Amino acid sequence: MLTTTDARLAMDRFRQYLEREGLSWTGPRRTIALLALSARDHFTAQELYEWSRRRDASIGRVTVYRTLALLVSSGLVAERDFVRDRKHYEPISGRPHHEHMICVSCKRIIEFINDEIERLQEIVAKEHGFEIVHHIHKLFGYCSRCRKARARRA
Amino acid sequence: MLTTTDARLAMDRFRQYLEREGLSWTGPRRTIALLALSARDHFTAQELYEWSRRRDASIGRVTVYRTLALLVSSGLVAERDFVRDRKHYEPISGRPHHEHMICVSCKRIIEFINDEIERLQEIVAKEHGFEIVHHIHKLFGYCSRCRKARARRA
DNA sequence: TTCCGTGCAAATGATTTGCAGGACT
DNA sequence: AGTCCTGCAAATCATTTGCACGGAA
Repeated sequence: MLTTTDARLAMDRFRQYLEREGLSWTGPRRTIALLALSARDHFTAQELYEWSRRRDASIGRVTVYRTLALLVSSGLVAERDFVRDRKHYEPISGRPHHEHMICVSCKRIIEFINDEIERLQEIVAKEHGFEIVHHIHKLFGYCSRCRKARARRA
Repeated sequence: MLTTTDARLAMDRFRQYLEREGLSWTGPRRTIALLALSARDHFTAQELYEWSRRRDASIGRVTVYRTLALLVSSGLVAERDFVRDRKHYEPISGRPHHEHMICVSCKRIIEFINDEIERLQEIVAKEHGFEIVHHIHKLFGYCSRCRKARARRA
């Protein structure tokens, strides 16, 4: 989980990034970046838009998308393809490596990590003379809540 | 890889499925289903549409989408969320399960399978009350060939 | 005066839905 | 008559782009 301190540090880095790129540290960008960088979980552009609106009703959806693009370029936020119909984002700093389970029914995302799997995939790669740079391991299915709902219906 | 025999068997099963549902075994459906069920790899609706068009120029894009939905309902074709902007499909029967290593340098794709990883991910899912429907495990990095080329250059 | 930042409206692209003409029962 | 099938056009929905105004250097 991202602490306020982490978010503050990330904000500084974002400001520096904008400066390096000759871009401005504006009100809307500050609002949007703060919310994105202090998110404690994955979020969608729509969610970030709603949070930003609550702080400043004049902020447009497009500015959210554009600021999100800048946050991704700066390396402070990662763009993830969890589901087909919308992008997900997550702040990068301070978060340990993890994989994802995605509920195909309610779209809920559960994080997991298993050192043994990480170790085994390194071994498999080595057997093929393959050197891993990064990897994706996603499990799609039904979360406990939706699984119970389905069982009840059946 | 799907053999012609596999495709033929799957076609029979699809015809039976339609019959059970009180639906018809029409020309467009026959064309589209044959192409989908004999695909040797993942494909998109657009690709299936193009293949179908080559066989019968009168087939509409919508019919491809609708037939694909029937194929998925019948359980003969799986719908996959590999990327965000379009759905992927693959015939279910005949192909053994496998994962992919993708060489970021030469784009070569190496298939692999590791039963121990499969088993561990089931255990992890169970710990979270999660029921896996399908999963993606992709390793990105350098294949043996490109790794050697890089070592030589370094 | 020349960028940059912004919101609005319109474009995009894959997919879905409304609708009307045909076909088969 | 009453379904089902189909293609076309239009609707959808998240995201992107065109445009014009306003502001800062």
